[in-house]
Amino acid sequence: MSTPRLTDVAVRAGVSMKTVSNVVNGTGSASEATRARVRAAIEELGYRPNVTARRLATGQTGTISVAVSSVTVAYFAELSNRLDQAARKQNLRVVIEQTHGARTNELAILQERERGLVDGVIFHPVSLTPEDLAGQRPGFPLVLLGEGPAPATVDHVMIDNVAAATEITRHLIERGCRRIAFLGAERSGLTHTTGQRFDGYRTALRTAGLRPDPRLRLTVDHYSADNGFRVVTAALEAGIGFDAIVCRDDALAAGALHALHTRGLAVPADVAVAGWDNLIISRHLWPPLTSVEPDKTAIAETALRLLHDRIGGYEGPGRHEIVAAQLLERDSTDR
Amino acid sequence: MSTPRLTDVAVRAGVSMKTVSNVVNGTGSASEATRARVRAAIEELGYRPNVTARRLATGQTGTISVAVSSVTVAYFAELSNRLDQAARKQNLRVVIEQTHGARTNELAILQERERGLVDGVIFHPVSLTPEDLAGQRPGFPLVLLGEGPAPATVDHVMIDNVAAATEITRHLIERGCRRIAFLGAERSGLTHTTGQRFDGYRTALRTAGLRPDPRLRLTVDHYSADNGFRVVTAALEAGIGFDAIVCRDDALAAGALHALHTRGLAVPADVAVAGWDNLIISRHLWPPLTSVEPDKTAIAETALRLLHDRIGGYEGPGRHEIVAAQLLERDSTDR
DNA sequence: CTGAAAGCGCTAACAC
DNA sequence: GTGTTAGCGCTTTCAG
Repeated sequence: MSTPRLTDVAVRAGVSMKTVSNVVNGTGSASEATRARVRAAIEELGYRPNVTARRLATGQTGTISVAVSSVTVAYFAELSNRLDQAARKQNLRVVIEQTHGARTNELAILQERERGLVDGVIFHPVSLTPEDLAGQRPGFPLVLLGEGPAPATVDHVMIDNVAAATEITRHLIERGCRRIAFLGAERSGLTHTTGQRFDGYRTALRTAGLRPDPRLRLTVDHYSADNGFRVVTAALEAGIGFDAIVCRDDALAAGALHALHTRGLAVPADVAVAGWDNLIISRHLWPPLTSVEPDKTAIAETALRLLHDRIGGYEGPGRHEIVAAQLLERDSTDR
Repeated sequence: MSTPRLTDVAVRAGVSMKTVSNVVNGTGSASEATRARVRAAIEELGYRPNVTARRLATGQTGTISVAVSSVTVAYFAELSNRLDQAARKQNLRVVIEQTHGARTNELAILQERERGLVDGVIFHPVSLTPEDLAGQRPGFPLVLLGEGPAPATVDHVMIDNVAAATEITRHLIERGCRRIAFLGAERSGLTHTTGQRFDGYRTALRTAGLRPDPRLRLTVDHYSADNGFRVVTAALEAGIGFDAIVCRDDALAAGALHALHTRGLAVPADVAVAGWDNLIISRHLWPPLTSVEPDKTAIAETALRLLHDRIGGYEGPGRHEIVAAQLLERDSTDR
């Protein structure tokens, strides 16, 4: 027995396809008697609507996709989750896709190699270059997340990285730190996001009359706790002295804490540590981690609103929205 | 200008739809000359195939979905990621869906309210009861993950929880721990998974001639670091003494560590702590966390293999595969 | 190697 | 309130 279709239900219930369709979707109207008959037929046959066919007919999918590098990066997991929750309220279904940070995968999203899968996409690129994005004018509803370069044509949600980085660095300076390292510069040139955070860090140093020391710019390959651990361990072994670390994100910070503990250094007494993203785990690290918290709920809701407009047909120029970020002070910088 | 379709390309290239289809999909054959013409037409028109239509025509989607409670639960994020990577190798696309652990959402997956979205699903239920699953015979390719109750008709991948729990508890006993708490029993009755881990824990205690103390069974609402922190803090304040904690998972363990540090207790000297899942972060907690590591890659590959069979038409009885789990000893129990 | 035509399962006009 | 019919954009026999 092949799977039952709408027609089968219609025949069984002795009504037309249209009526069945109405009952299934709650559209149009039907007498309570026929409704019952139709529902009975559906039940008996085990009928399930075929979404693909519906999508083809309506051109709408009721689904959006969230594309991030990897859900194993806690920040993306948490952000995807907020997007999912916000979308659910609007009866939108969310599927999460991983790009693994690969430029080819990211380009594939931009070029929409395939059409019709989803109504729109919310995309946080990490490897795309300004050139990749320049002049892009996607033929489908798209909202970009993060501080990467966004063309004027595309909607974009970000936070004010420079301001937050300045604030977190000043916070450390106020607590008496003088040799403040920056952990998370990419070996292969700064990404946009990191660049902004680094700028804010330098600005705060300069404002306080401190001179940025290039040796305190700690370079990583990935934003992972593993890498943070290795890099900070290496820096300590190399005898580079510092009394604070501004970490590009909390995963790196977790590794940094581990490295400091392993070397027997006290946090924050010997070295204060601050991170970024305020991950769920961050308040349970030891000591609890001071972190910049981007308002993830606001990011999700803003992105969804922009996407909703696009899906609704808005074709105006790209809108760039800046969402709040807040410094959460915890023990790792309390000195 | 509406979006170009296959016909438009065909007209432009002066060939038939079939030929364009061949070129796009690499099927059939076409002379190099026509190929070039078709490709040029595609380029000029900006044509992108419509997956929905293709899906409807072929009945295949080339996509599977991975349904987990939430990607903010690090274990699920890491598992989903492995599944994604394993599937990619087979040219399968993976979308991740969240159920938020809600029974209605989980039931919806089982009942496949909608058809045609994906070729199959790999599903880790958390709220489904044995009754929900009993007698289920899904009309679509499905593989269940985790230690929940699986009907004999459905494929299932799990680890040997009892054995691993016994091992981890024995490990603590060998290190001199005598009052070993179990953190993670659910307030509303043990889930299957927790039940197995608790069984293993008790078995090890009994084997060693220790008597399980009900006061050492620490009850939680969620498997989160927050909850672990609160529950362990409360237990310490209540004066419940223990020299080790077996945690149902690493998230709870992270909270437990935080609680112990906050109360000024030394780990592992005063209290040893062990967890489950070996999350990416676990080795960077302080002290690095001893953890049971389910072989996530093996879980992913096994699940995918089973699903592949089902998609290929296998209709035999459910297969239940047990994947290895390994105890990773780290400093949190090194005493 | 290429073309014409019949679906895939559903929705949405438009009649009745 | 209910039925008929023409697509949605693609793949795929089956001829040519």
